[in-house]
Amino acid sequence: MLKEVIANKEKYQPGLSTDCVIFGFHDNQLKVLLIKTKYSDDWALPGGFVRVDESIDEGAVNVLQRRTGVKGIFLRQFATFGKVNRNPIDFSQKVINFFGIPKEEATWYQSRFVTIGYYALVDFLQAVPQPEGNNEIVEWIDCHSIPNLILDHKEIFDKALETLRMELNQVPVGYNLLPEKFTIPQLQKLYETILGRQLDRRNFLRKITSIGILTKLDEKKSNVAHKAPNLYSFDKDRYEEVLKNGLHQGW
Amino acid sequence: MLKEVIANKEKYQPGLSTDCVIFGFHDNQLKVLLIKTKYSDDWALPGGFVRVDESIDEGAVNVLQRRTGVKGIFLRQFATFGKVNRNPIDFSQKVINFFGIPKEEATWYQSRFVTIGYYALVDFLQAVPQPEGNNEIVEWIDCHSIPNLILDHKEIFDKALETLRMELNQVPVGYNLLPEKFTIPQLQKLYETILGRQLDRRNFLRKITSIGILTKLDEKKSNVAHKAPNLYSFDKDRYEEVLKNGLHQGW
DNA sequence: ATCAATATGTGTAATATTGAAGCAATGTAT
DNA sequence: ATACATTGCTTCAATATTACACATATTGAT
Repeated sequence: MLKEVIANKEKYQPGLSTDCVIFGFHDNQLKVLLIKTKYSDDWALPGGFVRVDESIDEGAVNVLQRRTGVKGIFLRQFATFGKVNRNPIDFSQKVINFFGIPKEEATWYQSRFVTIGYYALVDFLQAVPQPEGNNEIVEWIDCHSIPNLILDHKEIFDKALETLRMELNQVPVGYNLLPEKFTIPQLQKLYETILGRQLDRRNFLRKITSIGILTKLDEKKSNVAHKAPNLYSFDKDRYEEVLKNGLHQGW
Repeated sequence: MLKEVIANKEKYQPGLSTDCVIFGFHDNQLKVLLIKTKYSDDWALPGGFVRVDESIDEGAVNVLQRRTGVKGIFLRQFATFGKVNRNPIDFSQKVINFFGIPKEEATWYQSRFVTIGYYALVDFLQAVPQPEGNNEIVEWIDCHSIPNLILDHKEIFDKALETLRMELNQVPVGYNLLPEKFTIPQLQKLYETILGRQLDRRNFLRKITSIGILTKLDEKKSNVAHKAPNLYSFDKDRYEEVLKNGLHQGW
């Protein structure tokens, strides 16, 4: 893939890339889609380059579709990373060597790169990790046990999570990360993992239902231990309406 | 200036620029620093290009120092803009013609540019607009009467203001936009103009003082009409401490 | 000198929201 | 049957928010 990009480098914006932090939620864990690099023991965020004939947002959407196969995904730009030495020469050299890219072609890739960070919220069950090319490993990994990442990808991931935390009340987190039918405890766990702290069950229920975006279904979750929890779905119209002003406020 | 950049184009990151939305507060108005372009009737945000040997943040800091002469400024990246046609060819052609840049040199500037938006909060009285080069016009302009801006600069400005509004409780707005000594009504006006709505005097006072970041000075503002308001200053240590968790919260 | 007009400074009652905790209901495991 | 874990709902006190009224200081007009 890198080889093709370099072969067509005049079609790409020089020194610019996008990296996506793709969040999913499963087994009561917040997960992120990571790629095992072939050229090192480290993992990487799925990323790509920006064609000169596409907007940076489109570039990120393409990465996302290639990686998860899901369309109409919730995607948000959160920061741009541009330290001077964020892609050191010895790193790109390793990549260049691994992919057997001729020296005279390598300059484009070895110059200084700035990357635009996007985060995405996807339904874990709808999104199936798409290995690109032969035997690439793409995996959902728990946000609490992130392996070593290449370059400044850890910093990018951290910033994404921090941003998600900040925007929690402005973003349809529940709607995008949960399946269509879900339970209140599930929704609570989602909020808890994003916030990184426990919430009181009883107060959470009151607060979340009072917003008026939940529709209680006449159905209980089956095949679960203990008391079967009720299933809910989102009232999407109402959700979007409420989000405009934020779920909660200050001032 | 553009001429010099183009002459040394190999020292600059291709297709990348920074634009700064510099906020100040004066006469109970939120103001922004704008530059009258020489090549059109439109105004522009102060911006610059990023050298390959400096980080994008450093690039923005440099723009700021050149434009306001103030150091140690509060600066924050808020978004990156990269629509395909954000710098149309006919626009750059006009600029190229105006500055008399030879055709063969112009290609660098005429390619597709992505720009990183930063916003800054500066003390209006400390910051003196610095015209760059001969007879350039740099002015503080009320945020409510923005003139026509070049390219997508209006969109950038709007996004900056929206971000400032969102981050109002995470950012030392008062500390950076007001002079060292200020009055409560002044502080309230600042909040009101940023939020775009009126606040109740009495409730504002209670809320802002309860945070515990204000020091009431034994001094009243002089030379004012009507009853002389008390002067306050910020307890900077306390302010920074409180900001870590935000002035207010949700969840 | 008086008075109207304007802006500042302070208090209080009604209402809404939040945090902490109790208890019954439902299903599992033994 | 019983102990246990989990869910769903409610109460109550503490806290926060909203709405509102009056006293004070200063200017400018008369």
